[in-house]
Amino acid sequence: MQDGKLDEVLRIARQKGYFWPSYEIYGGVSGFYTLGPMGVILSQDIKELWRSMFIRPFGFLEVDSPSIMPYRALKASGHVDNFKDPMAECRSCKAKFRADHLLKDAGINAPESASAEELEAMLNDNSVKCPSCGASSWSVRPFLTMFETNIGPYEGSRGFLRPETAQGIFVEFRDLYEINRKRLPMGVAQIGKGFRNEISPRQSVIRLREFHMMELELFMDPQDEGAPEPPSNVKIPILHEAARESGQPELISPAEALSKGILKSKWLAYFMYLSFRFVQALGVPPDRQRFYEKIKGERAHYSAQTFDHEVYLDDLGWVEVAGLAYRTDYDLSSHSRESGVDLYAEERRVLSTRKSVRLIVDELRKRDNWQELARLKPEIREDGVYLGEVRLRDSEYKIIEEVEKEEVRKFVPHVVEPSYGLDRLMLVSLYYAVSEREGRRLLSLPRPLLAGVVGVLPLVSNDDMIRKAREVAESLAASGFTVIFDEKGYIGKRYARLDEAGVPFAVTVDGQTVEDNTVTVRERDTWKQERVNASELSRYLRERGSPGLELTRH
RNA sequence: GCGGUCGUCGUCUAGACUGGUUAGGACGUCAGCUUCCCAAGCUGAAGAUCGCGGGUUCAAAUCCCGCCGACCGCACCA
Repeated sequence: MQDGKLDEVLRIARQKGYFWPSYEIYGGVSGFYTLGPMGVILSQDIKELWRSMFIRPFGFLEVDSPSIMPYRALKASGHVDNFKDPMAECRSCKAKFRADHLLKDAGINAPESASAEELEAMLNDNSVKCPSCGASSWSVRPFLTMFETNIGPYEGSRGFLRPETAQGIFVEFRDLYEINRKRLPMGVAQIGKGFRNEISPRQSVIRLREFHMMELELFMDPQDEGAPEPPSNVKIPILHEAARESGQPELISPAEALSKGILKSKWLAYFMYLSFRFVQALGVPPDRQRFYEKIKGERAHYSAQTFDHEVYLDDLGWVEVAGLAYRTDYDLSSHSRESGVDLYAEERRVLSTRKSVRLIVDELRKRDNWQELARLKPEIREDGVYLGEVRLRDSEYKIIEEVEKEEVRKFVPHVVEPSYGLDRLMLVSLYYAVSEREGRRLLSLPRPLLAGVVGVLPLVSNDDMIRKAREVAESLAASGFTVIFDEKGYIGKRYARLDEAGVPFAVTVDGQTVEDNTVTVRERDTWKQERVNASELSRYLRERGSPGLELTRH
């Protein structure tokens, strides 16, 4: 650990307009960051990449639900109870500890259901000592790490800022399932903000109180997941429960991890593979990633199995960028119980069918006695279909198979959830993009990122060249590019500025442009230049900017 | 909340121990000159109530007290 690179990354993030701490003119409030113009573009690009890998290839749905949730929904989801920690405060030195942890350390088992008052009494009656000053006088209060508010003018209606976007999906399951025409597996994604009133936000955008999340809830039939086959030819580092003792992750293919029972769901195995590629596409090398299994007690209340997708940063060690959780039927069942509305999926199974005959009257009519025949009931015999004793020609009837008896199996779908912290992804992406070339800083973000941003520069500041450069800039803007126009100063300096900001291409208008309408395109990472006709520019830039990787389903 | 470190132009900082001219520099920004391809050179300009409040003093960025905020560590992190 410790490298100082993070400081450099944060410096660039601020100077180049990616992100910085909010409210600084009022001294700052920790846990809040503002995305600047480049940050907005980068976050959009990461979201787009995520959609292209996690949503579109599967035909999944995306929703956008409110940030404010009513009390009951979060009570049902378990957040009201689980986001509340009993905090014991030492009356003498004001140090704060988890009350239940203090009791446990003192060899006393507090029941889960114990109230703040009861815990306080237990601490004081047993003279539990303060680990920091040795006193034994406590006050215990619950600390809720969700932001609370009132909905409307009356106090009776408590609301909370959502701690995760996932709940907005679960509560709408009925409509979503209907919209998806009752098909499973069904994936529903949401990109939006989450809020947690952290006791102590730390490390720039790593632990924020308001943050961006990208979550996918995959609903499936646990008896038949319907998941794509996880690959057997790609190995990913998994620090699973058994491997945690040694501290060494096992390099294993998702397919093998699934068959060995290390992973409890096929979708989970598949998403881990996707996640690995996704984070790699953001510029994080494979050997700087791992999946860390959370053991019981470390996991969220809703989870049967969780892997943190972690990225190694020299300055901070392993940083969680995503959580992949097998949430089982916890959420739907809970909301079902609390709301009284059944939230289930159904599977129809045909138990038996019967064959019936449909006469094709237009054909039958060609017979003279057709009216007579039509009055009779068709009968299916071994060698054909008969009306009375008349055997019908093939063209005169059709045999249809009808459902005679079917069974509807109702079940609560299980959920597998990959959930990403967008702010953290931006940070790790910038972290691995910062590099140096001939003593200058470059931000070499991997290609799909920032591909829509282009610098346009007149080589020297004369009116003709500036005019021509503006034309080029306008036409690029019209075809969807974000253009950074920079007309002043030494050309090398302007290139350097764009390099450090991470802008992948710089278009330069020079003397030759006025003659033959060609410009030079300079690439950020190689500094190589190519002369391109101005009319071909946007097509050229789009081709160069496309990932070149195959990012969809393998 | 506790402990440690810290708070000076947009950014990074010198000055503080040892109070005393217009609080200095670098980067960045702007203007001018120069400049047809890589942070070049020259000239100039704008930009700081030294986090806030109080006290000591003839005099406070500097010393004292209080407050606010940030960063790091502890605890917490579903």
